Amino acid sequence: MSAVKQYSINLLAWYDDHRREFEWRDRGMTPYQIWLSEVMLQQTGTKTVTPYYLRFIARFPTVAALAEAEPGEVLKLWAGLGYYARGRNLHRAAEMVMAEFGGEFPDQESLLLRLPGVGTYTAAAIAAIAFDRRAVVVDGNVERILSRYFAVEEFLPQAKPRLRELAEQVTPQLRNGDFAQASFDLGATICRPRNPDCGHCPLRRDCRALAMDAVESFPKKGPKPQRPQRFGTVFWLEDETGNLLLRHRPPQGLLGGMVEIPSSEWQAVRPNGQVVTDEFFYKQLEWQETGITVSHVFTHFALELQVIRAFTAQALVVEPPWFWARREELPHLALPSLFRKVIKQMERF
DNA sequence: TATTCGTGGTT
DNA sequence: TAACCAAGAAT
Repeated sequence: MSAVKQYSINLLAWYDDHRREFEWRDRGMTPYQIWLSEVMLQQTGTKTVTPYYLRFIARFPTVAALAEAEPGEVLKLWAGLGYYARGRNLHRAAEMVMAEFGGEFPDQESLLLRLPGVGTYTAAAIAAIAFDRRAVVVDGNVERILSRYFAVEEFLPQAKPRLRELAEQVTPQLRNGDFAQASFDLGATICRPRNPDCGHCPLRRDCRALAMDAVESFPKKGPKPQRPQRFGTVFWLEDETGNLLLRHRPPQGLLGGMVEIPSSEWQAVRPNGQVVTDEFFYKQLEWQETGITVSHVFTHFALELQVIRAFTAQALVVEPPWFWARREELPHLALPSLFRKVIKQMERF
């Protein structure tokens, strides 16, 4: 038997005994639930996703319920999960399912791909897992497993076309959802990026990287670009009752559509004194140093924010996108983790 | 094709 | 502990 044919046979047999349990797995999951979980799981760990998934299903049990929600409420529930374009696209996709697909998710990859936030991987995963359609599901796990199994010398991401070819060859005609999820489980528990557990791997007999005793050297990758450091100043403005001045961010770009504590621009150089943005009334206030610094790491840059504080009269009226928020409602706003860190530090202050 | 887009877990 | 990484998509 060839290594290609043995692949799915051995992997599925292993899966029958070693499959993991998740809230979005089995129990007659609807396509809506599979879609929601797949979007949440994009570049996000299962442990992180689980509580978010449960909250979403409780609040929006169906795609119809999600489509009827306010986009802002979706972002509130998404706050802290990251990659907020996913949250924005989630609501648009729900509306599209209602308007263009009669409230039912399509079972073809080509149609699933029309949904915002559903790309090549996610369309294939939904087709396979929700509808048991044969689909070539290639995620980071599959790329890592295949690059080892076939000892692919080409570097990522250039190797992607070759890895897709190999995935096409090893993907079986039956048990499509199981095969995809078996790959996830193997990649997470056995064929890990570091410290792979090759002794328990169902594919070890035909794994070329293992035969070379070089499993961890696959997949081949180039060096990562280093993260630039940026600096900014947060303007913590309270009124007499402790209400906090906040602002809605523009709908696109970094943290798009989320709520922020206003800050200066994020520059490449550390400010060498007090920075007060030229923002309408800001210059009129007496800003105090707090000595509080908040560090945060984004995907493509690191950020260090210093917090300065001022007080103003309760009667100060602001217009959108500015707004005042009571301290008790802060936990329920669409605040990204960066600004929750600021709040947590200031509460200790 | 190369960048831009978060965050928390893990080592 | 700094670095790596995760069930990638959009532009």
